[in-house]
Amino acid sequence: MIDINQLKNNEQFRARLLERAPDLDVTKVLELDDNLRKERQKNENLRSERNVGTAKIAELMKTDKIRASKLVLDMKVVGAKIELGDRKIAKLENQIFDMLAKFPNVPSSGVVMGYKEANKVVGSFGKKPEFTFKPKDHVELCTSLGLIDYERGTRMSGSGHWVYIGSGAMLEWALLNYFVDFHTKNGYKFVMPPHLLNYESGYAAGQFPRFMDDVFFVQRGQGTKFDPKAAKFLAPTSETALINMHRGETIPGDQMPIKYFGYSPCYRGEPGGYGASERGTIRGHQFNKVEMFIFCNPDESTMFFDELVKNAEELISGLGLHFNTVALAAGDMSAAMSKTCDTEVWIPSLGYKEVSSISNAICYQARRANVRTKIAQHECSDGVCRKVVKTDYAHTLNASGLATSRLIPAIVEQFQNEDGSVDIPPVLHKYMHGITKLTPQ
RNA sequence: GGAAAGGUGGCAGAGUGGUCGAAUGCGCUCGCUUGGAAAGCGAGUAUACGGCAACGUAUCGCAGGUUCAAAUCCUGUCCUUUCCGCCA
Repeated sequence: MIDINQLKNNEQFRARLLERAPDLDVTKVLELDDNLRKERQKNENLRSERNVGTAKIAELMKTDKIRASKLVLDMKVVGAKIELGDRKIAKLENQIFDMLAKFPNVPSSGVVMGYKEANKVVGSFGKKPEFTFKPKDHVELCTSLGLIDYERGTRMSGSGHWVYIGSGAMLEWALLNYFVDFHTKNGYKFVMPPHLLNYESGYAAGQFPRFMDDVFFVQRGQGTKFDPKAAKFLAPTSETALINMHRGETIPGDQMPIKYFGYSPCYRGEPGGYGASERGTIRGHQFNKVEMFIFCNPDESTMFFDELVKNAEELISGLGLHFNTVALAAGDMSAAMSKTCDTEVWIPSLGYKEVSSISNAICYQARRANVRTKIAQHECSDGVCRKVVKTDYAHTLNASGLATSRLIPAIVEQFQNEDGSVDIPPVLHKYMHGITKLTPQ
């Protein structure tokens, strides 16, 4: 949710927003907002009148019952007016909210306009492997190495599901352990959130109501009428849970930043068929992901964005994989984000595929989730300094760190040998119980 | 899952229709006192929105209702605690 005051008073803000989304009816929202302010003022005055009258009645009750009962009649009329005004206000608020909820975040400075084709590679790491033989694709490799059983996954749960088995499960677990160690060393706090989240959490994360069809709702038992506000849904990413760690809270500024990393399986509807480019584990209904999430003071989010990008890059570099970092154009970022970089790992049979998405939501998510920060400042005038505490919305950032389901394809394809074996990245050895090389079974 | 009790400011805790944005205590801030500290004394101390300000409005878990007037009465709901049941 953007700040309507910014929209109203900050021309640059408005221009930049309209550049990202030219069709927004800004005039209409501001007009509604103007009406709202007027109606509110009107009603506040009426309330004030009633408060005065009510106090008067209390006093008159003791001395002059007749005048008191006359006043009661007057106040009834005022009360009716207030009720009418309240209805008008509620209607305006809803209209404004509905419109504003669809407004995307304002792109940070430096973010280029345009769509996917305007994305720009800003970093390239490692070397693209060159094969002296015909490389196999990840589905073939994972099958021949006995890492993943696609068919049995489909049998159990339908398309978009797979089973990690044996050294495949171990490799998956090793990656997660590697991430956990990395983030812990960097001072991030480990969070294992519930997988089932309530409606309010989905709303605060900015996923509802828009993406309600993309998540899996669950309810207990059968025959109960489905009610999305009462049902729970499976987290599509632990980000959804992490933003809600501090929903509705005001965090003292000196406790910022709060750096979390969460692990959860991610459950997603992913409607539509899977093309050849998304075979295997590239896109599924359930995958594992570790997510970094930062709450910080407004002036720090730019700095932490860079930190998150660096962390994601180090994680992938650590595995020895070749990948690019790409700055997304405004049209390719999700609506809630002000700035996004993707890291795209090289999967020889497919090209570059996103494994991490790093975003700065600035105050957009925090407004929705109502997360604030209290910042103490020293304000000096005439040589006298005073401590002034200001409350402002926090900034939030998130970054995958990382999703495993595209890393395994990248690992098996980039590190494959002619004989069909695959070398395991050295950083994972300590989690692999002595396995350093995967060989066909 | 069943039963009971309860949700009030940073914390504890009073308040059962008007004098309540809310006693009192603790904590915190500033000042006095002191060589310094403690104690003592005095003043202050919730948040949001609107307004240059004076000030106004709203908020006692949440949502409705009754009333001229609700922390207080009524209904629903969520959460917490305790007891019982069931259980990985």
